[in-house]
Amino acid sequence: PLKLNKLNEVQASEAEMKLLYTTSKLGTGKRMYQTKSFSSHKACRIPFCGFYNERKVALFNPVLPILAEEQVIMEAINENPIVIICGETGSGKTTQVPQFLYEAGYSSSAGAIGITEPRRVAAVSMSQRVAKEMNLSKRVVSYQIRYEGNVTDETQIKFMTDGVLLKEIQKDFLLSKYKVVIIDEAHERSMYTDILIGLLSRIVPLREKKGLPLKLIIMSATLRVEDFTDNNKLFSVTPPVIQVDARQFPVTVHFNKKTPLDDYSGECFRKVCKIHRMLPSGGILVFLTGQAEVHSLCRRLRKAFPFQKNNTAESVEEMRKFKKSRKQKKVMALPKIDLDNYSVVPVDEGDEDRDAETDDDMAGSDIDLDLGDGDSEEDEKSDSSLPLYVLPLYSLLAPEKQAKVFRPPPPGTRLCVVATNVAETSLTIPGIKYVVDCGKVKKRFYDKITGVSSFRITWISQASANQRAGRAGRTEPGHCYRLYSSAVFMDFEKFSAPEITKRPVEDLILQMKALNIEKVINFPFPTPPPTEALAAAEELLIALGALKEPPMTGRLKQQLAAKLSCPISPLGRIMATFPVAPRYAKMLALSRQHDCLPYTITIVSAMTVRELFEELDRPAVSEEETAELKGKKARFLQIQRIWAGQGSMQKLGDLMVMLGAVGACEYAGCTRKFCEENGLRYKAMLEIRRLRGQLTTAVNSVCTDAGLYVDPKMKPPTEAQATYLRQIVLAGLGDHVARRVQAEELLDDKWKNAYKTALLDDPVFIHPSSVLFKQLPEFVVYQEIVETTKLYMKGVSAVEPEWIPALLPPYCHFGKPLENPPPSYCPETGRVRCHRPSVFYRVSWQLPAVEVDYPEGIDRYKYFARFLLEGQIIKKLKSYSQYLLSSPLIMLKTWSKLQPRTEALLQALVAENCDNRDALLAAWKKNPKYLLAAYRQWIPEAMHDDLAQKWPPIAQ
DNA sequence: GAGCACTGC
Repeated sequence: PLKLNKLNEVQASEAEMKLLYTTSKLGTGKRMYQTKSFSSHKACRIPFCGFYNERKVALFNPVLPILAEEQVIMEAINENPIVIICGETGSGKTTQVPQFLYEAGYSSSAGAIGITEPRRVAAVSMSQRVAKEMNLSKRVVSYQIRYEGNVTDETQIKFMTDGVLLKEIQKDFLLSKYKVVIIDEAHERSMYTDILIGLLSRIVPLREKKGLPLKLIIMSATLRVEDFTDNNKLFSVTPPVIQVDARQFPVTVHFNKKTPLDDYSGECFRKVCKIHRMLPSGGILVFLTGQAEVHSLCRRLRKAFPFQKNNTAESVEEMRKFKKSRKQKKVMALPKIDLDNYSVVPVDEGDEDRDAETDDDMAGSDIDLDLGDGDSEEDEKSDSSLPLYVLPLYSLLAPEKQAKVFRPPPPGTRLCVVATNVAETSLTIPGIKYVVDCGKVKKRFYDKITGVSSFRITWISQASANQRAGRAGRTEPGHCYRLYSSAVFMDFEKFSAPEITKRPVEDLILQMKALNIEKVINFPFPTPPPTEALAAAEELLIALGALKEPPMTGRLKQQLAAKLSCPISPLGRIMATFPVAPRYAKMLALSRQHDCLPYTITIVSAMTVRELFEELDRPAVSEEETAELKGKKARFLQIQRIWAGQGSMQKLGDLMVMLGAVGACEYAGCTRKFCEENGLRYKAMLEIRRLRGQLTTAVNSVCTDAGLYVDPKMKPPTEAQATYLRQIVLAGLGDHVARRVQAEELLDDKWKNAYKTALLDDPVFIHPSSVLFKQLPEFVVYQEIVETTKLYMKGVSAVEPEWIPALLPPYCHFGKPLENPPPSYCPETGRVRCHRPSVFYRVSWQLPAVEVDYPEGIDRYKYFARFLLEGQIIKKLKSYSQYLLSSPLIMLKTWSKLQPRTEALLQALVAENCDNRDALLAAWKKNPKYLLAAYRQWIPEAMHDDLAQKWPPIAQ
């Protein structure tokens, strides 16, 4: 394998290698390793072989430019605690850098190399690939993802998802198991990688202090690393940046001259038709924004180029040549392309928008493939002589259908994949030579204050456009057709905003508080979330009881500051151990009662996994399919009505349907067949099964005596349990309560059947897919609100108004305690109880009076004194109650101050903050004579000696 | 009376 057939190039490379060792100061004083390495799409080139004869597999794959950089990279790592490596997809950094480190002795079984990936598949497949390349066992090169892993005590290289490492930091803040941590794909700026980088910026110096240095390597596919390098709060010493070239084939980018105003789907169709009719073989990948668009374009393309199984295996090439000669006249409006002479310039294209990124190497060696962007009257008439093998691709598509895009298309056909953004990063399709990019993406937006989400189609970023274009150059030089002008492209954002700035952060804040990071605002985020988002998160966590509420004293400014730096509560610590959203973690924490845990675990799992039910509203490929889909839809709706249960169970609403669906599916063994027959997404059900397992383990380790297990034959809940479940759900979704607009409040027709929420001025509605759509209960809680044509609540359950003040005191403003029913003493809690009316926060809905602890204040002491005198609180005092010199009831009279004994008792209680039993017992522990003098005034003198002997009146 | 891109613990 060491034979070199292109020696001259290797020598040139050696010369280049010298450059690699010189570091140069760049403008801002940043240290940057300037590297210029091979432009590298040609096969059979072996870079600087002498070095690499140990890495056999790498040798057979001789075009990885990163191999030439080993020395630079290792030198930088040796000299710096933190290094940033930039290299685009195809540079081989993910597979090679761990190997460099391993061979340089950076790992042992006592200190491993950890690599984080943003996706599970990547963690698993990279571990397998590196194990194979290094000829090492899986016991040494392993992976760990949410539900599974093959890590052993021999593991030295560990690939994992970013969330896994974050959880590990919770258990071992210094990450003492690792000698090196590599954060891969940092350019994607996923929420967890951002947090990891922030945490590691502190862990690295801490490890240094301990004399056990940890190396941090941040790997990014783009050069956008200023958020890491220009951020003094993050890294006090700017880490060096090493740039590595990629082994990508050149992709010629063609911009449209005009940007279609809205019909980008139609423009996609026309572009694909032209490519297919006129350009040499090679797969086409189209980027669109959603399932519906994907399906309708697939349908149009299949109609235009019907694909029949009985087509002969004649090459598409032959077919096209034939068609060309026949159709020459018709396509005159289009650029002329002579396939034998690769030199014809398109007739109607100016220079301005052409060949924006032509690679020097390829100039002249490739045909000019600009197609122009005018509306040609290309008919949609069926053309079966040019079979096009059209496949849809999106994330929610069944995996077996997704898998089709990875197999070679039937002989004599051209592959055309119509995809959403999955194809940009998550999935790589082989054999793509042409990319058609509509320039748009569908994104979820959250309202920072109300949490309402909506989906909007926006322009992509320049980085994203380049990533899409790169998909055409994986196996040979390719072409990317952008359906927008270069001027529009120049107006794109350079990069899309990091996820952490766009999403609610309550889960993240809880995780950070569990790491005892109280002042979240001071955390070295690479890019901080907006302050509103931090405040909203803190507020929610306080209401859930996960954080200790700040004292409501001091100045407003201090209060606000305190609100943003609350410490975690014991409940919060438990919640943080459950790997689900805080609202759901609260539900789990409450469910110990009435054997509800298995049900809550199931409901929480189902709410966490997205899209349980098969989507049937998509456009069909044919008329028959339309009918078929309609039939299926009706049947599945029926089944869901059955899952919704009987009687009062139905009030659990959509969550009951989820519970029923999971229960039925597991009972049937969770087979693909069952899912298909009942409108369930198989992949979703598998994920729920695994999540139930994980949550069951998590709950068991918190309550060691629960003895929970995942029961595949779980019985439906009883009606009573279903009622408890509604209360549990309410307790977690306190900020997601909605009340039906009353008939008398109906001012406007737009409020018909509408609900009002605390935070929104506009009406919200139960989503038509909800089983409670027609029931319209007075009070509901919802999982989320999505704005489409209206504001729709999804995942709806009915709740009873009297539960709200009882379960959600933080969301209620309470009025004065009622005289009737009168306040009472609660022997269980040792506290004074009373009934209080209340209103719901911000909207002031009247809520039924409920029994709660008597509010703090002098009246609570008065009631406590009364119950004490009556002998309700301390059993040993009961015997004196009949000899009392005044009635205990006078404690509560307005004129009670006129009696010295009432004042004495009250002052004694207040002095020691004794307005509940526990405080009283504690006071006696501190001072056994406490309260004796005050109490003595209430009984005849004859009994005073007896009393003194028995004091304190508690069991010894 | 409906239409949601993508992903991690």
